[in-house]
Amino acid sequence: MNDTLGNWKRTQLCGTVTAEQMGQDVCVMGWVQRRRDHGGLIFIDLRDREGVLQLALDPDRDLESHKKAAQVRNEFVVAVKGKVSPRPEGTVNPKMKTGEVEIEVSEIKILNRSETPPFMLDEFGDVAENIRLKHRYLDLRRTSVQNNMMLRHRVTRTVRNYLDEHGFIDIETPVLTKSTPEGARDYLVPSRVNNGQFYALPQSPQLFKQLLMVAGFDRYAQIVKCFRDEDLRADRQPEFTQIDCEMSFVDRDDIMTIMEGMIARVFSEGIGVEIPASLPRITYAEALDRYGVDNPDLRFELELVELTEIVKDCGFKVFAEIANKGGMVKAINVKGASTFSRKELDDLTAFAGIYGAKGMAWVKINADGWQSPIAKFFVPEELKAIEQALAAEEGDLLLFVADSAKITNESLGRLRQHLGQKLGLAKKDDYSFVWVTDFPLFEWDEEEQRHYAVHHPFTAPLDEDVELLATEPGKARAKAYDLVLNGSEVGGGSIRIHDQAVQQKMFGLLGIDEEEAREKFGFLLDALSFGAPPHGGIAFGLDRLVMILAGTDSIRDVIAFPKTQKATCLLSEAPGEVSEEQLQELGIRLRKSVK
RNA sequence: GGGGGUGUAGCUCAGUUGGUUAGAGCGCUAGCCUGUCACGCUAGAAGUCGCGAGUUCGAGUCUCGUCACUCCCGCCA
Repeated sequence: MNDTLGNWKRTQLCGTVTAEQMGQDVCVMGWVQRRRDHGGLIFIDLRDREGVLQLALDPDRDLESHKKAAQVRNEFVVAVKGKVSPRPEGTVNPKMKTGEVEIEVSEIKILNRSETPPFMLDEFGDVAENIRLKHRYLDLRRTSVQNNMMLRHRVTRTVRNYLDEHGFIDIETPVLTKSTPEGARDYLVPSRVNNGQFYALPQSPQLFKQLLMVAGFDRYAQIVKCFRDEDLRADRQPEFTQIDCEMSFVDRDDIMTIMEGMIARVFSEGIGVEIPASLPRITYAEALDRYGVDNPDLRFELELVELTEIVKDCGFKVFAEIANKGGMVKAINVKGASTFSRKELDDLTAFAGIYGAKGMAWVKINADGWQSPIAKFFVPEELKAIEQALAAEEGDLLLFVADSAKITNESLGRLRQHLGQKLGLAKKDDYSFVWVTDFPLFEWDEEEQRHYAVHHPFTAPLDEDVELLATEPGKARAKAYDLVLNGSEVGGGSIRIHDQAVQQKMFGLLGIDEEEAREKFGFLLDALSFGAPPHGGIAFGLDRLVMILAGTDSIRDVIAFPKTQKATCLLSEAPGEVSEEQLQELGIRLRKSVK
């Protein structure tokens, strides 16, 4: 039988006991992290969310409690009364926050027993993630995991405080809503009351927050769950959380400025890191030109250099042909990397191949000139021009990709980020932000022969590009902006279209005809016709942001109950089958192929 | 949909060229131990080698299939 709590009242959390309390009587409760039984003396490390505290049980002080302590095992739930005491000379443990003190226990209660846990809950061994997730309630007891969740709490608290201070109203938007074309696959929820019809879970509260602006709330914010039925990645979960904001009567600068303030507070209060009040900005075009990607990691240089003009007439056919046929030749100079082995170069080539590059040329700058399979194809003037463009010096390694602009940028850009990691240029406690602006409004889909919205269909074009909508929509730029932190997109938003006519035109360009637009977005179009204010907003990926703050590479580390890569929950075993009755009520019959 | 990695005791892993009864550390159980703190010492229990076929006299090991977890490409307005 377990002991009852009785009239015992906990005086404080284990990790908060300090040397200043020496001599005080306290009552603490928690989980047994470890018991060290010396036959005579027994030590118990008692753990709660604030830390670990050593209990000392001496048979000479109280035989009864000593006997009881001998029964205690790992993860038993225990309450003790005792005196905060100094540890004897030479037995202070500097590794523990409470290492100067211990509790001389006078009375102990076993409040609950525990099976032997399937894995140790200390911080010493690595445990496979699927086992941790299956017993997540135990994994969540571990100090490091608790720290991540408490960091997440501090971040959301700071965000709520900041947004409240700046006049944002927290309003909840529907979770059962309507499926929309474009964008990610929707999670669908069948309607019982309306047989054969489905709700969709929101990919984001986009339309509703715009309606709230039409409604005159001026500033809206919500920390909200969003759902996207797409394949998972280390930084992607099917349900994730956004810090979702929208503001009226503002332009891009207003939004970016106010959000810079929020991010600064989050870093300061979350992890005690001060970041600049104003963050750098580059355009999408510049990001692509210099870094090859629209989410550049600016912790290091290693910029891409375009060589298309220089190699146009060179003897290396691969380069020359691509340069003359509208392709792009670019290179990066990896300083001091001429020592890379053949295997390392092969690995880098394979890496570039992942992103579609059919090859990667390399040049080692040695004391006696170029060491490279392609050196023989270039005349001295070309060698010199290339060296100059890349500021190449002895000991450098030059890496080239020649392909379509898209593939050259993507593969070399990813290669740049890969090398930043490999060479230790990207340091974990270094935080480099950049706003990327002026994204193209549309992206052309070659297969379907139609435009897609790069951001979403409600994004406003730059004022000076509005005319392009009629002539060359592919060249129109958007009033959109992404916040990129260490190569990771942590937030993005735009100024929205607040004019019904422009919005209708936009749908037209996206191949959404009048009828479909009415059916899917009629309520938005209607709303825009009733005096919609100029407005815009932004959404931050809370999980990704906390991930970076926590210094982890997996989004699952900052979500209490995450899903696996196949979108299942190992703990609850969701998703699961449902009864025939449930299906019948919903008017759903499963296809035979679905087993 | 595609490519890579992993799967052996509760946990973390080793297991040679296919060959005797599949091992180690931690954990667990029991005993001893009064200043440990990832305590120590002694003894013990613990295995569907992910699952299913196949090759073979013989498979943890080789082949094929399959499942789970994971990283990546596609996908993610």
